[in-house]
Amino acid sequence: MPTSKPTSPRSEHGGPPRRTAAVTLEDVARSAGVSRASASRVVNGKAGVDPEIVAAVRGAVGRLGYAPNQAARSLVTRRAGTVLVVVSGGGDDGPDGPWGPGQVLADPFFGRVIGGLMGSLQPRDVHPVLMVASSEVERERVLSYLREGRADGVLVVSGHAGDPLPGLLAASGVPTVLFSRPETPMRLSYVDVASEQGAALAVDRLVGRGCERIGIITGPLDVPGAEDRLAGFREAMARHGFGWAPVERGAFSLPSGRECMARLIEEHQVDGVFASNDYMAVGAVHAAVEAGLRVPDDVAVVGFDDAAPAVVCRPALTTVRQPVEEMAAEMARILLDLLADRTATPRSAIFDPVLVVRDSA
Amino acid sequence: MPTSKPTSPRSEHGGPPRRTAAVTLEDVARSAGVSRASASRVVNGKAGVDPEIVAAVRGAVGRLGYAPNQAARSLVTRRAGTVLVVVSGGGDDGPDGPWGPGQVLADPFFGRVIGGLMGSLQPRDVHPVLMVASSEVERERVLSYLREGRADGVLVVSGHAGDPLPGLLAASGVPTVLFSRPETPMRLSYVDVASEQGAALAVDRLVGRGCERIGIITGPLDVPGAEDRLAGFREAMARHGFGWAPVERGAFSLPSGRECMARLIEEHQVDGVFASNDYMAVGAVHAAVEAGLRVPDDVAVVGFDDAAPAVVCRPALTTVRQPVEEMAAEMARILLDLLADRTATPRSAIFDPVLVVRDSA
DNA sequence: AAGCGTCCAGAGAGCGCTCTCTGGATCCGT
DNA sequence: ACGGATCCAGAGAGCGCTCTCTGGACGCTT
Repeated sequence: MPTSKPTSPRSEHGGPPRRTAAVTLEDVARSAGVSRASASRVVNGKAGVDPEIVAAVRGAVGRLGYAPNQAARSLVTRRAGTVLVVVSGGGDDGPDGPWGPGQVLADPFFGRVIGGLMGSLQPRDVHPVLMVASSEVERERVLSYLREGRADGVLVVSGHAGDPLPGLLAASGVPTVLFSRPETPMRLSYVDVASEQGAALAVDRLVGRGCERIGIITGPLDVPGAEDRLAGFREAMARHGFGWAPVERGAFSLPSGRECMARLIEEHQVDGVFASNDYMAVGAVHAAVEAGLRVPDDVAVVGFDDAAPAVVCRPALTTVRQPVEEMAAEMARILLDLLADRTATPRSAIFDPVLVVRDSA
Repeated sequence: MPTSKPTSPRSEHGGPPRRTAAVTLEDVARSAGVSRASASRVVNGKAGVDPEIVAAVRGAVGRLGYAPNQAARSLVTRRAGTVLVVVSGGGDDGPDGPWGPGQVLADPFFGRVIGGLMGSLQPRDVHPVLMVASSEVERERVLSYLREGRADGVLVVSGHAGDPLPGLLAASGVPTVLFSRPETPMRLSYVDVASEQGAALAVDRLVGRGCERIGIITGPLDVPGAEDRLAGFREAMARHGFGWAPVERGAFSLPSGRECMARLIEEHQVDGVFASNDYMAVGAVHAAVEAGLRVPDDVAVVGFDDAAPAVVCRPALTTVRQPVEEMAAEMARILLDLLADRTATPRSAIFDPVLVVRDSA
């Protein structure tokens, strides 16, 4: 009897703290009259175990209410069974800056991503741990977390020009998937929407309904997506015979959309506008109304994202929708594959955007 | 030499998998020329260690790039260093049902809660693991997760009438904090907003600007918050000398708000309305506009929540704001306290709502 | 019938860490 | 100067699990 253990291992210590009489695999094995190894095999659903033993162990598990201790399991399998979901702001622009975590989190977009991730993760019993990384210390926290083996991989959700995180992750060799293509090419998987194609959808709609003076309100051009939308817009315009179009640069916010639109109306008498996201599109609608213009009759507006404001806005926004949930789901699937086969090469997926026609165009 | 170890413990196995030559505490101790116990003491910042040893260990840690293995640590400390954040829908009404996780997650409210939680959690190095629990299996997953020791406590975010989760958690004895009071009183901590008081704020505003025919659009009355808002509304109305007021029951959605408002206008010629959330308030504004009424001149509308639509809506919504971020932050703090002292009794915090005056009332 | 391969249950060695316990050194009081 | 209290570093015992390895039982081939 080497590992001798008191006969009544879970007796009262008299101590007030915890020790809620945790049931261990040892207990299960004893109760089932088999070895710990066999009990482990059954619990983990390994093949090649005598049906009688399986039944005995299953019975003991149920009877005792056994739940395997994840820490002990992780210690030997070297798997945490969790992945990090990092909401990554850019530099240290503070929690409420334009790209700070406060903003990103409050955006319904974030929730849709989470929802999509959960769809793929939860059934596989892998769970997302949330972390925000806008500052240097926070990024360091992410890296530590990973080094401590507390998560098996990373999903980077937001991301903003100049974000050093993707580079750090690529360097560290941790399985990583990004939402949206990294600015500088790197050996990392990602999912993205075909932004150019989305912009083309918007232009086609605008041209299709007879607009002849079409402008664009872009986002900050250091954001890869914004740049792609502008490029797609220009290309589509050229295809329709418009060699030039007025461009106003906004900041992805409602007020900036309004200001840009005011200029577009005054200086270029636009009758159609593509805004690179819905917040700016709503701002554009407001500006049009303030200028005494009817939407969509005098000026049509197409947004991008199909965010919550699109539906709330009056007139409801015609917009380009990115299939965020599906993209997130795929993102998680890619990571899961990467985790299953560490030698796999990065894989990416580009999704087609869809034009959602409502009232503004 | 009992636990003899090969001189070169991390030699190649020839196997292609992992084993990235993880640095262990043992390595640190050896490199610093001290015992593993001392190294541990330094790493964990325990007092009473020779400064010379501290320096030696710190040096070794830096030199080797040591990061403690969380699984091993958890195994003995019985702490996961994570908490579960459960987005709990009600019954099995499907992912896209009115209270399904899809809806809850896409609501910016969710992101604000997460943001608030992170604010308290992240600095203490406790990390939130997200889980959705609308169905029986999902609730079981939550309980398993806890039993497996993968999280130290739970924060329940959404919650809906008849949700069995709070009861299950209370029964299991896991440290738990709810966002919003449980329907049936139970030994659980929670944070909530003073809903009655919020409703009173709305009524006061409406009465203050001269409304004389005031109605309310409530949410589903099995949601505690909705009921409280109705009660607060009635009380405040009575205080202002209105013995009766028309009540329409919505579903917390934009269309339902619109329908309720249409009835309120047609049947009661209201000139002021309090909607129990902003989505319904926006719907109400739409209905008013459709009925040819001006907001706020012909009919004033006050919402509740100060959600994103409130700002986007035209006219911008006057609404009652719950300090979601602070509530969430406090929620996390309460849980942290509970974790630190398991014998502590449940503690709750009620927050004062604030009237945010914009254009609709 | 002997020899060999196959299958499967049990034994036991850790995974990396924390923490109690031991014992040597130092410091105090008398 | 000596006994006792105090302090602190090291030794070692696990925490609960997985997984390799061992060896017995069985079935097949020759």
